[in-house]
Amino acid sequence: MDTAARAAHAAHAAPAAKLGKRARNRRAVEADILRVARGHLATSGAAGLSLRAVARDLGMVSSGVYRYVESRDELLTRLIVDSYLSLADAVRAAHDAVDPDDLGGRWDALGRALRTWALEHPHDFALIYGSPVPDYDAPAERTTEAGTAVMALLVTLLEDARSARRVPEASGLGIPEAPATAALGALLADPMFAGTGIDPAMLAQGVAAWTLLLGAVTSEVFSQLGPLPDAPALFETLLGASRHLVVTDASAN
Amino acid sequence: MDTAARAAHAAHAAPAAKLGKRARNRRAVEADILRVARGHLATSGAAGLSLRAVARDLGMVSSGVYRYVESRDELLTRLIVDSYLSLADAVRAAHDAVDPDDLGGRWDALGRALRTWALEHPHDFALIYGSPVPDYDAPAERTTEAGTAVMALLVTLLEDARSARRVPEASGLGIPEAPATAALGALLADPMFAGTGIDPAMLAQGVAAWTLLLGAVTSEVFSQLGPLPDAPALFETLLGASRHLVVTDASAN
DNA sequence: TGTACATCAGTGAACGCGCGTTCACTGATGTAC
DNA sequence: TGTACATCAGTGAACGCGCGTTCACTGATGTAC
Repeated sequence: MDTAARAAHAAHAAPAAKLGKRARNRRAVEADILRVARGHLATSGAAGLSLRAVARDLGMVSSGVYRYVESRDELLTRLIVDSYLSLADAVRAAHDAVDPDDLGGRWDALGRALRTWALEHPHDFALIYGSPVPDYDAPAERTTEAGTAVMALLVTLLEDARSARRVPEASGLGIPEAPATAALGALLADPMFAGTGIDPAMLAQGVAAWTLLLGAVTSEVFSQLGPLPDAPALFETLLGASRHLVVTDASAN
Repeated sequence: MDTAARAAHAAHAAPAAKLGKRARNRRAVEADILRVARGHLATSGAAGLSLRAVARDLGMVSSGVYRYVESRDELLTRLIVDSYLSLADAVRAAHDAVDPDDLGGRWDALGRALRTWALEHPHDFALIYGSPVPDYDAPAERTTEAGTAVMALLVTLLEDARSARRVPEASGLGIPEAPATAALGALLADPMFAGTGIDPAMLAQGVAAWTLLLGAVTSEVFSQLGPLPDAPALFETLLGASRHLVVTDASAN
């Protein structure tokens, strides 16, 4: 995290007391800018995010926001990082509230939290999982860390399922070993997997499950299937199918 | 289809001969506008699509394009309809080239064609399967028909698998019957399913397979998983997992 | 086949608007002594 | 604790730019007789 990101994050966490007027005000304004910008995201989309409009909403002159934000793109980056953190917080909280031995329950909690967050923050969701914003390249050094938090959670769950011998056989799921190894073998060198016994096929199952889950949420948030009679029930169905790819039923335990 | 859409479509299909200069020119300019607009989509995104920029690229004065296009939004609608048609053509062609009895092969052809088309036309793909364009509502009467073409193909494949008794058991896939019926039962009244024997669980399997497939393509086109060592191999893996949800292996035949 | 009139394509100017970013400035808050 | 100086927040004007859309117009193409 660079200074700005750390400050923004600290603004949520650290107690605001014991700070001078200036520092307190700065944090408040920083938070206001993000809040208002997030609101604009909802109505104008990322491409239409405008510093002038944000300033206007804050009753500030447009040049004023440059005391807080380097440029329009930097504001976008902050919104992205913030969205990743907010999503990861929501998902982690839901996941951690479940009995660690209830592997299926952990998957379900994670999936439901993802869906709930996405439906509550559709534009933040679009920002991180929708079409890339034209003329904008997210600086990897600022977004990657926040972006991998959810992935780390998935790896933990997968490893726990493995050591409990609850990961279903890949071959029974239509996942042949050869392409899985070609596709993902190299990825297992990532420090994220250090100390785990995850093999390429298992990782492929995890990726498939995550892809199905994310696809289900994307499809609902962007209404890709048109109007549905019962979207929550459809999600539960797809959630079950995705869970089935990584964790065997408890009865088989 | 309204007049404009029919004309645009006819421009591809009907022979251009036997037309007056005026009509020929109009078709050519119409096609030029769509072509150039598509190019702008690639660099500026849907939100940044500008009639003035399109006109400029065509060496025309900005007001000139209003002879061909009602408004910026209408141009967007045409691009969307065109994208759906182009995708459906590509997918149908690939699907129809496979032996009808090779159900797994048909699914794979369909999936691979979707992926290829998406990678070749990432911005058209984003237009129809990415974040919704802010301040723009696609008029259903113009986009729905084009948008359901791929779905119709999936329904045919699913029905063929059913009558060949090659649809796997839903319960073995983590798809319980109750939520599937709640979620999708009502949908089966759609004329699309008339004359088929598809039941809610099968439809749920089809939706799950499609969601996984589309999720895999979206994730690759938008690089949601970061850089991958071998994206085609990963796709093949996910394709296999998705196929497994709707068609049993040929050996089980 | 030739002419008179109607239709259409494309022009150029104008409308009112919003944008990102820079810059020199004033007045308030903080800090060192 | 009080004063002098340094830092910072926010202002207002300006820069050069692009946008969608309307309108009256000219000149070319098409059509009816």
